[in-house]
Amino acid sequence: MTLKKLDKKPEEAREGELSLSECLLRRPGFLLNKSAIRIKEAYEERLAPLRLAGKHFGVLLVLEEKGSITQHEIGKCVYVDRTTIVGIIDDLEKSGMVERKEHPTDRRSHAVYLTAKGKEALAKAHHLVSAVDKQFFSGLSAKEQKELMRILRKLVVTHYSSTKESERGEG
Amino acid sequence: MTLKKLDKKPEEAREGELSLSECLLRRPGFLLNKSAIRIKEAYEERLAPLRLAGKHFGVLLVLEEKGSITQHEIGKCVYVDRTTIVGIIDDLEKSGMVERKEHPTDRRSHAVYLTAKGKEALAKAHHLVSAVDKQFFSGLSAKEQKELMRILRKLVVTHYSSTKESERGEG
DNA sequence: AGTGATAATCAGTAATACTGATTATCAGCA
DNA sequence: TGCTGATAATCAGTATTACTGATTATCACT
Repeated sequence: MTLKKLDKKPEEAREGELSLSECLLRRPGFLLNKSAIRIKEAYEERLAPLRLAGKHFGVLLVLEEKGSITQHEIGKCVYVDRTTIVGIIDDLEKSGMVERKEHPTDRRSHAVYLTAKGKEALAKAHHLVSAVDKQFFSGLSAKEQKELMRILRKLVVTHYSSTKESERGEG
Repeated sequence: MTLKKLDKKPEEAREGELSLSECLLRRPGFLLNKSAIRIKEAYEERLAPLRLAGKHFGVLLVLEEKGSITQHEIGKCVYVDRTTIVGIIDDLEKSGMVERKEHPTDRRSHAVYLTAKGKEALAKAHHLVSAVDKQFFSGLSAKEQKELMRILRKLVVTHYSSTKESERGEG
């Protein structure tokens, strides 16, 4: 309907209303996509001083949790393609945060370890992402934040637990 | 948590537990990212027969809601870059679902219209995406689905309503 | 008329992750 | 013991996606 478009006056305030259209706010795909993009941007902005992107942080997290594991296992944890993991580990190794070592029982595999530098960066990163989370969810009540996390978790668990490897997306 | 696949021993059952690591399930960025990817995959799989990707559907939706608007306005609605909109409209025009016409009052702008074919496809698409939504959320209770949508919507509104144009992400 | 801003477009670029092939290794079996 | 199929890591090439910056036409204001 509206073809008046964008003039210049106080319309600009109303432009906000035009921007978020009702039809899209009802679409789960739109909401998930846009919130995922926004939080990712926030993470990467804050993690940039540590030379970490979101994908690197995720890998560091699972290494912290599980200790030394193979690249293949990392890929399964973060649901990232085998070939993509290579690049992520390359990045982290270049910046000295992880090391590839010999696997004790399988010479095909690499055992990936967190270095002292990696642990240090991870400690800082934990603080930074916590701050991002807090800010990102600041428009929600504590109860809403909890509910959102609970429901999203349930959603992800159901969609990723019974998955065949071949069906995986990116990371 | 069963990622059984690979080998055969009972170890492999435990490997499933390894897959969805607790540390990631606590991360809002991970949860949002993975659920966004999954639902996008589902949409695109279902919409493929109509020759529509998610980005096309979003544009058709706002055209349906707002009638003929300019490409610039479409971009603001779906939060997609001006140059990216060109390509999306190109696609839709090639497949005959929209038309670029002269703008009645501004010869710089294009007034983008849904064609009959576009409306037809959109009607089908509505059904398909509804089915996807239903399936995607089938692991949640009705109440949880509603809560999730409500909270996500609140989140997106707060993060996108006061946004300067320059800060936009993709689509 | 002149100046700055805007709408659409295009070319080039960068980031991302995938497919398929390759090498080295492992595990099972004859 | 040696063969065969599967697996881990890797690389090259490709596809997708969206961005930056420049360009052209047009508009709005003075």
